[in-house]
Amino acid sequence: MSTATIEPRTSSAPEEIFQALADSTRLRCLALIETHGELCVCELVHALELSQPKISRHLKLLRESGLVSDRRERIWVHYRLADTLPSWARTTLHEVVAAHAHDAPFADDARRLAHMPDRPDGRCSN
Amino acid sequence: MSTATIEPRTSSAPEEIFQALADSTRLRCLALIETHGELCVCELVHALELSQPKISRHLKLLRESGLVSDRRERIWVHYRLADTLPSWARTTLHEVVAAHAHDAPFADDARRLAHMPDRPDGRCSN
DNA sequence: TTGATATATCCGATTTTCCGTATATTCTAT
DNA sequence: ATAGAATATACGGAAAATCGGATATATCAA
Repeated sequence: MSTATIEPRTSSAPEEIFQALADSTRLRCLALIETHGELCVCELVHALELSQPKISRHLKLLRESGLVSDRRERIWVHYRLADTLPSWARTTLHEVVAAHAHDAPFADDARRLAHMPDRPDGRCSN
Repeated sequence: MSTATIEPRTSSAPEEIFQALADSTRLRCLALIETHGELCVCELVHALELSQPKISRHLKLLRESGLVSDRRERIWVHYRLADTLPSWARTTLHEVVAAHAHDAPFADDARRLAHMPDRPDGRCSN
């Protein structure tokens, strides 16, 4: 059974969404996803320089909190912001990313992703 | 020494602000404060129907996270949103409050505050 | 079928958060 | 000085979050 079939939360109390945002690893993942639209796990692992199990564990929590949805394509699982994300949460994410795009660790994550070799799909690092 | 003299955090990593928002009690306090501008502890205790130590403990965390500032006037301590609150955080708070103003528990908190007798300062419950 | 790559989950341990209750502090009025 | 109201903090325990590392699952290619 694909993880994509797991039922997403239909509605979240706001404090549960904030709880999902209240972790450095998850916020860094979301910042990259917000900027790039869709990213797979290996891209996040490369950009954040963290272990794959750690990234997967946090993505699972983001999925279960209704923040992101996943889509499998061949060997990769791509994550994007959930369509059901409340608009206030989408606004929040967009504003906080804009406010901290040039700060550590977000700027370094974006730089490492941009220079990642052999990215899946058609994403090139030119 | 008054609690008002405690040095507020100069800058917060965004995940620390989200952590402060990731609790029902704190979010309910902030929702009332955001709507009313300034409230004292006893008003929050009355509106939320929670114990005074519990409210004080959460307000302390909000203070230390740079979310609110406090001002003592006679026997009351009034809390308001911190002037130093990043604009993205203020926007977030405003949007999430607007989105959930009519939901439980926020609507009930607002109603109980509005009907509270003998409110301090010039705040009447007419 | 075997191997390689990508991803997910399990396990035990540590740390952090949250709570209720008791008590301390601060200020005001008498 | 004393009492009372409003607020803050201390203490110990319970629940939750997080972690590293090991392992399981899924997909594809040879």
